[in-house]
Amino acid sequence: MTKDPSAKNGPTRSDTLFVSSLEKGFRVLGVFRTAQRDLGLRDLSLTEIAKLAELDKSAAQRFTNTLVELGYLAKNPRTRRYSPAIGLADFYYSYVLSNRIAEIAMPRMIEASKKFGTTVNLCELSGSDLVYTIRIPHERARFEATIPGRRVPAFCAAGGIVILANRPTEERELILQTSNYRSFTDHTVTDSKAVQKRLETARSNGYDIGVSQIILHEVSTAAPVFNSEGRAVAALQIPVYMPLWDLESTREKIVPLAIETARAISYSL
Amino acid sequence: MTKDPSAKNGPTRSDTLFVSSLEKGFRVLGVFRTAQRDLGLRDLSLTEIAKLAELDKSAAQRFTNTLVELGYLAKNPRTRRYSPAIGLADFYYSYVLSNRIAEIAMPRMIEASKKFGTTVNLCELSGSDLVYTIRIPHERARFEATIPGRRVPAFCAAGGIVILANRPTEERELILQTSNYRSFTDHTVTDSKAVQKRLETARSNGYDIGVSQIILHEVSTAAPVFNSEGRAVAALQIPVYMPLWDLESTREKIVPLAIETARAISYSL
DNA sequence: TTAGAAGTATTATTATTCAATACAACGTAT
DNA sequence: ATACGTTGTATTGAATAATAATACTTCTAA
Repeated sequence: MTKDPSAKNGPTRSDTLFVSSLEKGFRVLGVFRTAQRDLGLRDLSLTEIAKLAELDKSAAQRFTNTLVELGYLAKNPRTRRYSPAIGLADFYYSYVLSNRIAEIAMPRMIEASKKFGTTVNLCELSGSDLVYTIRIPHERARFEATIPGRRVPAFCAAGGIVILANRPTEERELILQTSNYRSFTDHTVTDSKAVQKRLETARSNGYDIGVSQIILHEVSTAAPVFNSEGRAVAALQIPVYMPLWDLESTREKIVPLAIETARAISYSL
Repeated sequence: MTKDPSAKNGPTRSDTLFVSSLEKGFRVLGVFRTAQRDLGLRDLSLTEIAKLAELDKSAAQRFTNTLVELGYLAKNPRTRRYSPAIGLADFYYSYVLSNRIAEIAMPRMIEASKKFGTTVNLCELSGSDLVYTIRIPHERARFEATIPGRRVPAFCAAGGIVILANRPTEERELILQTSNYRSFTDHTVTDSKAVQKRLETARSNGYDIGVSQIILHEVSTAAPVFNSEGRAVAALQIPVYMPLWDLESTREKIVPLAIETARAISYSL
């Protein structure tokens, strides 16, 4: 029974090896990210969760209950609304602690941040997103932009550009095809050809600079980090802000710092 | 059927509202933290996961498969070993973004870190643990000690002391009773009476200093953050290191900085 | 005061998880 | 090289645990 004739080949999620309850639970957690980004909500009611996670009321009830018991969601007993809880921080800790690149990068990033008193970030690719793994914040920026775990589309972030530029063509094209070329500011480069051009320049230069691509007046510099097999596994990214910094001063001071730091990390991998 | 006569009162985990598959999934993720701390392992084999999570091979197989599909675990196809994956960072991001204290604290922490070029951390209580929520790292320290999400026992961390000291007696005692008074260095204060003394001093002083309590040669200063109802909800903590800093210079410079910053945050809550 | 919506509790039903087991791949010792 | 033990993968019938319907309660706002 339960043979799904539509399952043709490759591992599907209707396998007996796929625990769909687990997925639903994670879907409930995931809903908070969407709600924060699109609706600006810090907490959600049961019905809101049900709607956003595409679960019926009963299911939402079961999963929120479970997540609260486990300490991953907090429930305000007065408002009956749910919000992410501190238990969730455990997983980020596990991830970073198991990450050799992060371990090697951390002290070098701290040093680098002191040179000009700038923020320094380590980024990794996840699907078509760029994820900020480690952050050494030095600047008041919009709150979201200072939190580790932040995701932005790789195609328009300097960190994404330098990683993609140094990945095999096939892999790069696959990622670009699944990208959603949305723009954040009036300056975001979303034209496919222009992105290609930017990628080429980044590859030959060994770095990328993006101006106001995601945040207005931000000048974002990134250089690729390679592992011992020569694969671009991460990016070292340094954001500075106009008018304190301009393209010229960034080229002169930040670019060498980013490249050098990225190289030092690569060397130790 | 399935009436559990042992379930007397209060919500139990044998409820129909508790999805135990979800718990098992999280148990698998949780195992990595233990493995890292106790065994120093970055990745785990299927059998290791099964053993540590107290699941049979089949269950471990199902849950690891699911977690890999969802992007929360990575599987090295050569070694067949599992490690935490970047997807896990999403949850930390959600948590911090929904956290008003963190939002208000961030810019003030950045400013504070620049004053003497020190690390500045924001801590919250979770059970009997202190969790580092936000970190502005400025010092080379042991890698674990620089990652957000790190947990240490509250009873011996300066941040834990100032939070507990300002919580209602009953709540504090309950937490202390469930604490595991283990020591990290030869200097860790584990004696129950001495901890009480430390708590009293911290309450009347409005801050706490711990020397070599968790890390040798670390001088840890913390001040409590209060919400608008006067509840101690977090701690602002600043670690410095001997011999560059000593107790005297810490008292003179770091203590006022910690207190002032904590107060500024409290004021805006 | 009342209506309607949102949240909570309780069921029978069955789909989904489960654990046993067979099979395959690895690697290590002989 | 070969065989054996160990570890990982695939398959399956059985039954448990997740499900969704619904009744009940609490809240909110007209």
